[in-house]
This record gives sequence, structure tokens and C-alpha cells, in this order.
Amino acid sequence: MKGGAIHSPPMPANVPEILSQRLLEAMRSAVGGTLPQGASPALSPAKNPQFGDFQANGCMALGKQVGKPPRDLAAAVVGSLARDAAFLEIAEAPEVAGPGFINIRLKPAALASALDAMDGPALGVPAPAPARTVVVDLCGVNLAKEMHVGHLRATVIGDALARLHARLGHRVLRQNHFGDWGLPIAMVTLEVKTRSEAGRLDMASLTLDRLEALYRHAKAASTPDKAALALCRRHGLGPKATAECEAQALAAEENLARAKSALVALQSHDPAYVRVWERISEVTLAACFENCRRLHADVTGEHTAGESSYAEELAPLVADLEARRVAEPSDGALVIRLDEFGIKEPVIVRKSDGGFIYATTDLAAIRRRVQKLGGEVVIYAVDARQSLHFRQVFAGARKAGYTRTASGAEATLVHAAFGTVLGEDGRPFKTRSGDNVKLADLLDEAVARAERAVAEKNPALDAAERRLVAEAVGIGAIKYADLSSDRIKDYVFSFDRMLAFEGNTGPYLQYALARIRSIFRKAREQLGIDEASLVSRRAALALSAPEEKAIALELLKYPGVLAASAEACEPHRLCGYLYDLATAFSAFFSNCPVLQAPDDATRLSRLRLCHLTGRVLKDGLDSLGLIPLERM
RNA sequence: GCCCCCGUAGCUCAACUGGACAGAGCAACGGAUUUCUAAUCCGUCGGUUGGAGGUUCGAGUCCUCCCGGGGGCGCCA
Repeated sequence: MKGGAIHSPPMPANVPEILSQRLLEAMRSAVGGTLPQGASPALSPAKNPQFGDFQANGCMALGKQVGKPPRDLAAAVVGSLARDAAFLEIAEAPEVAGPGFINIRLKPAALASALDAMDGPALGVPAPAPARTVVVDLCGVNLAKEMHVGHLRATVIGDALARLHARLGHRVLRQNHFGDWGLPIAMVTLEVKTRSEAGRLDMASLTLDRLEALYRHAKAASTPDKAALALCRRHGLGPKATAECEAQALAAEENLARAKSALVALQSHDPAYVRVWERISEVTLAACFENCRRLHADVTGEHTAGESSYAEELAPLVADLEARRVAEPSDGALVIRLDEFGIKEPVIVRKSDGGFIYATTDLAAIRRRVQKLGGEVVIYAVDARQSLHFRQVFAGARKAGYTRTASGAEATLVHAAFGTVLGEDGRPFKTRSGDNVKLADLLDEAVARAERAVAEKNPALDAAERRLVAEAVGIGAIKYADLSSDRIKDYVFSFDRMLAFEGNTGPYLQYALARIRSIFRKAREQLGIDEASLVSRRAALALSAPEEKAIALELLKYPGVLAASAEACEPHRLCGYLYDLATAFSAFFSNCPVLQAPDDATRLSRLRLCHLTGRVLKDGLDSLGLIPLERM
């Protein structure tokens, strides 16, 4: 979704809206005047077709509030609705069921006109009131490190949340919090610099693969092998082994000291170090942006703010905390106590050696995002293992006043935490040797598998299109698998399942859309029917078959699902909805001939259903960051 | 030791934030193709929602305790 999203003007035929209004009115008269705070008809699509099209559960909650039997209240509500002309224009006289449910059946004409009203540019999605600025923290790559499945989730989920909010009409700013600062970074910078100066490394042809190896090497060389040393001492492995261990420890200490001075050099902008560091950064980000491009995730340089970009802000920030006594000394360090937020663990903002740590940077990031970028909502798509860290930092920022927006309101901070990606053995997803799986390799394999499937199922596609389709299907499958289950839970990574064409998968949704597109190609070729004219002529919708009615009701849910999915930061809700819609369409497709419909009116009506279903599917896929396909 | 998250069909996952008989896909079994992509659709089988209490008209969902799994707990990011 680019720039400003599209929105509906106030809709004359917003059926759920009207039903809710009439219900609320009826509830008011049922209690004789004033409703208690928060009373709502709780109107929702019927859970089961036998209960009608919509159900209102509000009378049961109301009964509890006003101390009256819910069934009596519901009976009174139903009684006054049965005399309400505005209500009866769109629905049959409602019924009470069970402990106080109100079941509502729409009149066929009302269903058709609701659908017709939805077929505008916005697909029934209202403009937000008010539109907000939403900052989304996503991706979070680290310098000199390959992206792996953890970054996959942070990127895919974060990008989907950004798209969802943008689709609803909010102003969205993506922020890729790039880990490019700190001691480990200094280590690898020093390593690269030393090798390059010794002529053993060509900076121009530096690859991320090579960088990651150097990073590991540098890190190992600066870490005393305590385990080995302990082993030598405990088991008396002989003077030679012990001496080797001690030598390693000594060397590590020296290397660590060198890394620390490299960090100081970087911090004081020593050009020789900065040049190397910038090159490493460039190589890392080039790979990151290439991965994001393939992932169809909108993350580029303009969305990237390195930790280094906060470096100059940290000392003043901490001084501010100290001056205002938000932070206090503790064992030589400076901490913010968070007891008033129910958090026992204080957050350290300055180490006893005077250095800053990641919590300090995260505070600076919150301050920038809220007070400089104008974020009213800041969402973090970050691993659930950082839950405590974010609770601390959010509370600390609040205590410091960094969450106060320009208008004086408190920004909403959300940790959209996600679980771990597991292999099919139920253990964290790793290679056999225990290393992280490179994201790029994962994408390659998904695309290769998708290409084999496409070649087999649709040999008619030429090689170039097959390649494009495979890319969209393979990558889409991975993304959808990541988005379609509750993000807080761990999920099991399985190529076979995610690339299946049955069940709640990306390919299944893309396929449903491709079938719709195919119908319109044939409609044009064989019958000369143009999709655009279909809409402009507002062909009448006749919803007689159960499959037609089922799709119509499903379509009407879209705006509500989109809003709920964004509000809860849970893309899987939208996924589940799109799967239901695609399923309803598939049932329709096999039972209701469109082009071969019995008469012209039915054909046009069904074509409009296809058109609207296709639009919602495409809009939904766009909002999740999957690529809709004309053909597959 | 303290804190957080998770536990739903053999497997992988849902359940609109407290609503009606807990739903899908896979697997197993049985059907549907002169028709727009069968990459599909329809049906059958499959459940003490980890356990025990509690709250209420109503609990997979909220509270308490237990069991099991994962994670995190100032000076790494």
C-alpha cells in the first residue's frame, strides 16, 4: 500500500452499522431510558448459519449490569425491533434464543445492497478517526551477521503490521534498528582492518559470508576459554595443555583490550576505523536489503537507523535522567527503578565502567520515535525472549517522560512479541551442525520447491513467468506460514506444509485469486465481458444459492477483520479470514457455474461476486505483504 | 529461587478477547471431473481443551493451586 490508503465516504448502506444502532436504541427502551456505561449490542456475524446472519449478544451483559434476566431484556428488545421500520427494512423480525441471544436474518435485498455499497474504492474500510502515526520496529539486523529465521519473523511480521496500519489509513514509519555499535562491532572492525592492512583481505570484494566468519573468529579470539582452562585444572591434563589454555586466556585478554581501544577509536571518529566500519556496514545492509526485497518487505536505507545513530545522544540522555533523578546510582551503575510499574528488576542505563548498554540505546530510540518522529503508537516486532527487557524499557521511558507526545498524550508502546521457529523435530530451527540457517538459503529452497510444483501443475507457463510465479509462491508460502499462526507461539517450520495447496497456506489463497482472474480472462475472451464495465453498470446481485450467500456474508466481514487484526497486531486473524473467504469461494466455484450460468442476470451477478471476492483477496494479500498473481 | 509465555483431535493450527454443539488442514476411509485452473470440492472417522478447584446465566478464554514444555532474570545485544 503506497502513500495514502483509500477510504469510504460515510456509507448509506452499512448494514452492521444500522443494525447496531437500532439494537442499541431498542436496548435503551428495554431498560427504560439510560443505558449503563459501555453497553453495546455486541453484534457479530452469526457463528452458525442456523442462527441467522448476525447475532447480538449484548443483552446478556446488559442483564448482568442492570440486574434483570437477560432473556426478558432480549424479548423486550426483539419486541421493539419488530415495530422498528428502519430495522425491518433490512432484516426479518429477530428471534430470541438461548439465554438471551438475538438472532438476525437479513432480507436478501439488504444483503445485496450492503455488498453493492462495499464495492467502492475502499472496500468498506472507513477512514480512521483519527489517523495516527504508527512507528514499527522491524527486521533488526546486526552488523557482520547473516539474517536467519529470527530476522525472518521480525521482518515479515513487522512489515505486515506496517502494511495493516497503512491500509487502515494511518501514517506508518518503519524503523530497522540496525545493531551496528558496541564492543562486538569494534572487534570485527579491528579484525577486518588488521587483515586488510596486512594485505590479506580485499575490502572491495568483501562478502557478508566472509565477514561473519571473521566476526566469529574475532569474538572467539577475545573470549577466554574458561571451560577448557577449568578442565585442565580439574583433571590435571598436564603442563602442556594447561600452558596452552593459559596462553589462550592471556591472548584473549589482550585482544579484548585491543577491541576496547578500537571501540574508543570508533567513538572518537578515527577515520581509519570509521572507513572500515562503514564498509562492513555497507556489505551487511546490502545483503539485508536484498533479502527484504526478495521478501517483498518494505525495508530500505530510509527505514534504517543504526544504533550508532544514537551514540551521541546517550550521554546527554543519561545526564538528563540523572539530573531529574529519574535514574539513581546502584553499585556503581546508574539504574531506573521500576517498582511503581510492578517490575522488580531495575533497568541499567549506565554501567559501572561508565559505558552505556542496549537499554540506553532503546530509551533513546523511544524518545526519538515518539518525540521527533511523532509516533503515537510504537510497535516492536521482536522476539518474545526480550519481553522483560521491553517491559523495563517501556516503563523506564514512561517514567522519564519520553513517551509524552507533542500533544501531551502518552504514546502507546507495544511489544508484538513472537515465538521461536522450530524444526520438525520440535527443537529450534538449526542446521545439522547447530548453526543458524541462512535466510537467503531458506528462500532459495522455498522458491526451488515452488518452481518444481508450478512446472508440474501448470506446464503451459513459459519459463520466465514460471520463474516469477515460483518466486511469489515460494516466498509467499514462507511468509504466510509465519503470519498465519498466533505470533506469540513457537511454530514448526515445514516446507511441505507451507507449500501445500490445501489448507490455510499462501499458495491456496494465491490459487483462489488466480482462478478468479482466470474467469475474467475467459469472460473477456469468450463473451466480451469487461470487468470494469461490470462494476460501473452495477449489475444486480442475486444471492440465491447457499454458496453465493455464504460468500456475501463472508465479504461483509472484511473491514471489521482488518481493523481487529491491526488493532491487536495479529496478522493471523486476517489470514484466517482470507482462508475462510477462499474456502467459501472454492465451494462457490465448484457448485455455481459463472460463465456457464443459466441466464445472463445470474452470470452478471456471479461475475460481480467473483470481482468483489478477487478484490478482497488481493487487498488482503497486499495488506499481509504477499504477491497476488494473475496466473499460477 | 522469582518472573513471563505456551499446553486444544495421531500431527500442524484456529476459536472474533466471556457466548450457542470447540472448528480447519494433514493423515485414514468414501464420493464428485462432457463445466470457468481437480493445485479443487463434498462426506465419514477423530476431543474429559494438561489436571483440580473457583468466579457466573455461560469458561478453551478470567482467578487460585498443581503437572509438563520453553524462555528470561541489573553491568552481553
